[in-house]
Amino acid sequence: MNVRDETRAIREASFGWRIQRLARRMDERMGTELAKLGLSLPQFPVMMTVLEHEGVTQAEIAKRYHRPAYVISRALDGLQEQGLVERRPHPTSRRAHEIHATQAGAALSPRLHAIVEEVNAETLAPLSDAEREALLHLLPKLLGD
Amino acid sequence: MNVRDETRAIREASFGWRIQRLARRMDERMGTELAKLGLSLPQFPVMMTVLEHEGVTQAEIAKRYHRPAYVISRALDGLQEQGLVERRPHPTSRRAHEIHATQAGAALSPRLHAIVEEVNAETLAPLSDAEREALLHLLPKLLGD
DNA sequence: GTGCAATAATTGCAATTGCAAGTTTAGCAT
DNA sequence: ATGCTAAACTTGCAATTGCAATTATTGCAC
Repeated sequence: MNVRDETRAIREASFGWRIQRLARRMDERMGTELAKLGLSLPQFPVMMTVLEHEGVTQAEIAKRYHRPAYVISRALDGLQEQGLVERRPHPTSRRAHEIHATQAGAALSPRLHAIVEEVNAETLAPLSDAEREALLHLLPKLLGD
Repeated sequence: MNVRDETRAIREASFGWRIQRLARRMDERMGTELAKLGLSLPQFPVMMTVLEHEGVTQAEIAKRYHRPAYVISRALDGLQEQGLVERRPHPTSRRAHEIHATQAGAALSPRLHAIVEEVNAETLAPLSDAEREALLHLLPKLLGD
């Protein structure tokens, strides 16, 4: 490996590490904001999905959220307990549930969006508009979506 | 909020989400590779730090790794049990430990570096050289380091 | 040099998580 | 229509984690 490649290797090596730090930092910020509303970190994406797609099935949430079914199950247990969502019988399948936000759940929507925007803005603050553009363009490419 | 800002808001909303997915994806890849060596995910950065900075103190590892002290404590318990590191008395402070890699631990070094390089290369594969450059430049700026 | 706040590290305990196994229902092949 | 595989969801249990309290030591203020 020549010097140029070696340098690149070292720089790239720290890539994973930085992604982890960034993810954790955002998680912590989100976590403290969500706690004020009585929500946990894993509950949050589930609640968002329900709000954005009224009547989704748990399996659909799991697929969008890229997490195993039991995570959804348990997140919903909590959300239901707090009266934010309900599991209604699915019209065509007796093993599936249609998940709906209750009125209280729907009322949470603006606050949740505000948190997301705030944390994202805060995190992206050190970048210029052009850099932000670039980053937001690169991420989906990395993930393949 | 005008249409342009709204669109931006939606794109930014997915920013945190995409970072989480990327982080988790890399964690999973790392996790399976490390498992083959008998290492856990939290043990890995600790082992790397010890290899790169022979004789560090646990508090120093915690600081570099940005994690609470008890995480280091427990990671070292495991690494020590596997005979990869030792806690030696600190020359000037009786409450601190100097952490050293054993011979077996040092022998692991090339394999660990190989894993890091592989996973990073794999993750960055969808990007062109220029895009990789750009991304590797943006991350430290975001994190402030 | 005495007392006191801070640092280094560990650990008990409760909460969270992940895995794998369980239940019920669907759909499909024959 | 019967049986068999797969899907949707749940749950018991063990492992991991995080918090807060504990021990031991240090350095500093007076």
